[in-house]
Amino acid sequence: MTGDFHPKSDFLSALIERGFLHQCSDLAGLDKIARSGGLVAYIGFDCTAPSLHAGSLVQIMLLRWLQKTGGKPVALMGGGTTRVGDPSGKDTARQLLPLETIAANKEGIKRVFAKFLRFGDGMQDAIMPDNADWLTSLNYIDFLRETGRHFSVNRMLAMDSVKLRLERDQELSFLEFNYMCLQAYDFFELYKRLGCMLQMGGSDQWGNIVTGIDLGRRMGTAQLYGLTSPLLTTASGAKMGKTAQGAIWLDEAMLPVFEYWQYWRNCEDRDTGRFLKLFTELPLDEIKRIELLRDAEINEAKKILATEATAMVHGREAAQQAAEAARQTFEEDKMAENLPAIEISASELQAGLGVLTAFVKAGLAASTGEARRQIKGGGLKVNDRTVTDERSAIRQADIINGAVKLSLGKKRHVLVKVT
RNA sequence: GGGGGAGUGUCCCGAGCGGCAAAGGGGGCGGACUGUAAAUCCGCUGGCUAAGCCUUCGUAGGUUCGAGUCCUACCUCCCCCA
Repeated sequence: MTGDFHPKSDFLSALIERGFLHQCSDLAGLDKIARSGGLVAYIGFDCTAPSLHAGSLVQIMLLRWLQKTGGKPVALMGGGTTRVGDPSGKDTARQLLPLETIAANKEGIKRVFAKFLRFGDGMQDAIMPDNADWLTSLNYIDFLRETGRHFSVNRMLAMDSVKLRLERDQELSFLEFNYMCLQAYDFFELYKRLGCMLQMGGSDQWGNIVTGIDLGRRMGTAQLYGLTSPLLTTASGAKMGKTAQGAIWLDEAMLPVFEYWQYWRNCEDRDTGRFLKLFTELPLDEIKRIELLRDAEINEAKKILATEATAMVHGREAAQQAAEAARQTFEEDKMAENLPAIEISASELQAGLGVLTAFVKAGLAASTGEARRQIKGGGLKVNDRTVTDERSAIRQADIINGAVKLSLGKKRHVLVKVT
């Protein structure tokens, strides 16, 4: 889509070179504004989960690049719109969340952003408004008269988010149908309040973004712009940021740093270069050099990816500890200190801790039944020795430096520390 | 409002003459091979104090020695007519 366009602004150059750009309403026009400095742009985040996960990382990085290249990022919290629920890309309506949950989720999301953006009152400092501030006080009739008259139902029916639902005979409630109107109104409001000229988002947001630009035109704003990032999947088609174990949370309390590091370390060969560009800030020429690594050597590239991506979220020190823990675990077969850990008391150990229970406690097996099956399949290890007898127990003799290492398969390891 | 159809293992899709912990597939997990990759092959894929016991087929009742399967009511969804 970028074709032969050669942007002059640092912002668009970075986005295009690194693979962040999917669609843009007007590249040349946006380039001009970005070049003149002080571009204010926003991305909306719904407060549907207690934190953000790797699936939102592209969006977060968009805002980060904006700030790095002289713009002002606006991370809009959807405290209001989350009460409605975005139908885009979904077959069925999401359950409505209680207001307290939305508020709590918002706090969790704030903590994530604090790591990626510099907040404050300065020109280029990021801010984080909440659309609940203006949406919840809207008066229905006034809103319809002032804003609603500008929305064409004909056109809204043609939008993918709506059309797909209708075509598949899936219920679309009036509540959800209104989502895009509210999102469009957000854009207008942010333009008024902050001079925000650009809304960004994932490619599934294109329709909603264009609706906002359109509303702006009818309500007398300056020309607004929209830009979307590609919807990321791994090379084999899986959604970014989710695994069977759960989401790849950007919050240490929800996903240990070691496992975050492992997520990137275990990406597919074909994804390595692409991910380095999107999820690290290494200079492009350096990435180009790393990308050339092939076969077993590509593992070095993945380690760099893992450490850089982890450093971005959890800090460099934690990232290096994770890298070191992985090195000791996988390359030296040693018991690394910084693996995820659980604690048990000495008396519990004394009382006798069966292997089955131990693996369940460590979260490596969902039930003793599963632990039993894994033992039959040869998948469980205690201190790197395969467990063969499901009736065996963890003994004092297994404790090395105050801990035992439990492993499920080759990759998942948990330390049980005796306190 | 009238007529017809469907809801199955808490990841999904889906078979299921009254003996069913319930076929098959996808996904996932483990093993082998590798490079902590991909592809491929093999195994596993309700719970538990485990030769036994307990809980599962939209919900609640009923028939039966025995119900996912038959009957009744209810809920939800879809299709056709109005």
